[in-house]
Amino acid sequence: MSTVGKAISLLDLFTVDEPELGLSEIARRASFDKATTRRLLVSLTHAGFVEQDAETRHYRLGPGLTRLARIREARFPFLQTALPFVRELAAESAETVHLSEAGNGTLLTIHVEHSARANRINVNVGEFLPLHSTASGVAYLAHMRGPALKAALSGPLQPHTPRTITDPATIMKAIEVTRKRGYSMSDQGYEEGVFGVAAAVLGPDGYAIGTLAVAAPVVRTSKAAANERGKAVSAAARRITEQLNGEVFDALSSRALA
Amino acid sequence: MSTVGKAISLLDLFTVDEPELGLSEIARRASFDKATTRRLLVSLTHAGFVEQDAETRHYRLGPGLTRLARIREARFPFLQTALPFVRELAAESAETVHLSEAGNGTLLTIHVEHSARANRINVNVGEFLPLHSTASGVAYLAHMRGPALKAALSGPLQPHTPRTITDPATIMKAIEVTRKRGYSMSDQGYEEGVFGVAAAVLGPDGYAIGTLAVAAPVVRTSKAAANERGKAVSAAARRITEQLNGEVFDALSSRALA
DNA sequence: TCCCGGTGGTTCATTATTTGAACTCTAGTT
DNA sequence: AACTAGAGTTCAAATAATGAACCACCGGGA
Repeated sequence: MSTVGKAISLLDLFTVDEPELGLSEIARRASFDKATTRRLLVSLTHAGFVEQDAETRHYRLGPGLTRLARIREARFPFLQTALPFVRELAAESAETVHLSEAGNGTLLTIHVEHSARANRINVNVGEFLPLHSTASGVAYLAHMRGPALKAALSGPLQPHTPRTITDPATIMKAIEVTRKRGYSMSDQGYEEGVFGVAAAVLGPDGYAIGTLAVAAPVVRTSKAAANERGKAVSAAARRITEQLNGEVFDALSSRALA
Repeated sequence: MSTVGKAISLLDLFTVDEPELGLSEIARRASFDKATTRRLLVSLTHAGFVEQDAETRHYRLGPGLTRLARIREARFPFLQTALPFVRELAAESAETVHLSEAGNGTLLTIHVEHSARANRINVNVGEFLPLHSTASGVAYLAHMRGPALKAALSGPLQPHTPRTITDPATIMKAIEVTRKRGYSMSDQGYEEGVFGVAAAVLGPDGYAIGTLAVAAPVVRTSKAAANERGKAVSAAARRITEQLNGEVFDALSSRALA
């Protein structure tokens, strides 16, 4: 592993649940020497990617990340554009809504609006989503470049629950349905008791740049409810896509799939 | 320079104005060898910090940054909290408003709302602000830890315009005024023709975690207008501080300065 | 009181990684 | 067809990263 990779891997140790860590703790979790870890942290601190609490001496993610993220957002204002729609969808569905962004053939969650209900689905910002077993993943696959789609379905597909679909042909069918219907579904494919519906947000080339999803407990998900949520999530994704690109969703979509 | 530092310095080449760059271009600007540059870029790509356009082969900042920035924001929801106030302030002042975040003794701009006027001040997201010659900088200094303040004023202070204040004692006076009045001013200290007013946003320990500023052309800045903007910016910064910490501004402030 | 185990942080000979000149290969231009 | 400039690759040489052992400090516990 390159030194750069090691340094960056340290950043992945910080999560929403554990946003601050001490030097020894970081070294232990990363399995690097303490001296090495410290040198890497110093480099990262210099760049503003981590900062050190003046009192506790613990490290946490720094503002340099916010800065670079904003520069990216200036070109791809995905989050900014999508936020109002995410909130609206969360309000009207009263379920957990999350927004994920595509990059390097992966899907990662960049925003979550949690349902106010007691029995709700919790999703963490910063989580990577598997493509074959989540509603978001299937929605993404449905609007992916051909070769990338092939690659994604070629490896062995890991089952996460007894209900996870691991057969590529079955997934291709789900993809077809998703393309026609405008939204995907996942009945406990990733986690037991969780029913997800999702739709893709497209970029200027007509391929997916991210996904919008509603996750609800199965007990609150009748067939009718699922379809209603699907329509809502699809409508929101279309509006985000159109606001982002100034072009209608269907025109973009057919351009890519042609 | 450490390899990690080199890799990260590549990220700084991407700006709002030039968000996508080719390999040779990056190597040239960073003064690294092309092979070195590429290896670093590959490492960064792996982490999602940059991504490569499939067609042009150009590189740009990647979604991994958004992801980490969101994890940080989950702990320090500075941007999220401040945004509505920034927008409101921009609307009522009709001038350019920018929000900067403090880290490692520097101040960097993480959000800008530009004035709709033809004659307006342009500020770029991702810019670092000098502490002694900008309104934001002085507001920050006014609510900084003692030793850090000393350090910031000890080095030689670079003049950016003929009006830049470079005498530490004079800056200390401005700091005193800022603390009393609640906002700082900079009359063309950083750029000719730009008049800035700013106020600090405080963290839970009472020290500044960022600043909020209004930048306007001097031609639209009478003494009265400056004071009015100052009051507005100060009020907004107070409200952001209070929403962020659930405590009144003055209590926080006096805790730190005691 | 003095250990003990736990921090964070530092040093420097050893080791492994990074470096860059030179090299393809491809695409666009004259 | 010859030329230019770009992306990407290779491998011996040079350089930077590594980690065992080190210090200083803190907060119990006997």
